[in-house]
Amino acid sequence: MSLRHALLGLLAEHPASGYDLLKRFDTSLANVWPATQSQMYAELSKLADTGMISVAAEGPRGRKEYTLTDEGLVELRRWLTETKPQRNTRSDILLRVFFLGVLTPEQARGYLTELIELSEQGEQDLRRLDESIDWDDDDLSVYGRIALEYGLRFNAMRREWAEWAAAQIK
Amino acid sequence: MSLRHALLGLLAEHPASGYDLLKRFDTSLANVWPATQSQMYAELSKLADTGMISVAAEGPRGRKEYTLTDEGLVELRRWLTETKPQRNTRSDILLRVFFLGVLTPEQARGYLTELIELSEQGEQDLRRLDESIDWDDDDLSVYGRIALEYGLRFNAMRREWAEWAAAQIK
DNA sequence: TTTCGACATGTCAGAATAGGAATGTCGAAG
DNA sequence: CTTCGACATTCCTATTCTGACATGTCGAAA
Repeated sequence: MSLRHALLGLLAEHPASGYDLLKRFDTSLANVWPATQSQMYAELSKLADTGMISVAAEGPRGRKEYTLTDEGLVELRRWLTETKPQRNTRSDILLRVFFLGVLTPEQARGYLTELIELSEQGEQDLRRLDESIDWDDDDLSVYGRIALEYGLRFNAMRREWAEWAAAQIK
Repeated sequence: MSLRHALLGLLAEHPASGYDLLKRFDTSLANVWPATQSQMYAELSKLADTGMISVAAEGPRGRKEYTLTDEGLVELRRWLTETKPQRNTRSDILLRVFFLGVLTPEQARGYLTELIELSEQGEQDLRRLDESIDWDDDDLSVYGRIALEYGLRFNAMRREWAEWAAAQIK
């Protein structure tokens, strides 16, 4: 399970509450690992139970601020380095492409056009995100920028591919 | 749920048994929508219950050959055209990138190097797959080729990105 | 004729995901 | 001082996914 490690990773930067983490997931991490509120709070409880994180302070509205424990940091590093064979990514978008043959050529082209628009939208969103973040020059943010660059290249590649694909349909 | 529709899509080409479909998933579809045997048989039962598919013939070892019903084809077309907002793809590979800051620069570069190798491997596998398939020129296979091209471009893009990213780490 | 690999399906427990409802508190603006 | 939006967590149900385990049959080769 990667949600577990995503939470450890975010807490490695600085302590935060479930609510804080939720917002982080909604913005940057949403693109690589979407998660819901119910899942997060449940996972935080489990991580606290197993000693990976601990409640550092309690705030105003029952707010619990979690910190990464030494044990949690060890586990995070283990996950990062002992990268087991990574699972195939699931893509319903691409899955549909396999079956476009049951549609008319016009409909199929229509779908690919949607993908082009989706990619353009994605590129724009990422550019906006880029501008909205103040990339203070701490070490951690280097990787945030690298991840963002991935997103930009990915969307560009997908757009070009979809344009090419639309042209293939006779 | 997309597994449901993936099965409908495969059956749209020609009737098949669960066992047959399983093999299809292990090869081409594994890259976009991995699924296990237990999931498949369960899903086939459900699809049969709801009338999307039906048992056309029974074979040797309790083999049940399923066919797509008219109702199933309608549902498949609906799924393809009324493409609801597509969910974000999950990528544990990219997720790790966000947290490489907790490692040493050497370790981080090591991870990116793994990604480069993974991408090269992916490109090779796809090229081999390409050669192994006899692309008979029916209409359906056009989209198989288009999907394969996506995979090739995706891996190439990821490799180039990882090379660039490794160079960013000071 | 035995034996073994490929064929073929079914079931089950446990984890992960999705999406929502319920509940309550604090602080600032009016 | 009231009200309302943001803060903050917990609980719930249903579905999906994972990884095993269980069971059995057919056909070909030794």
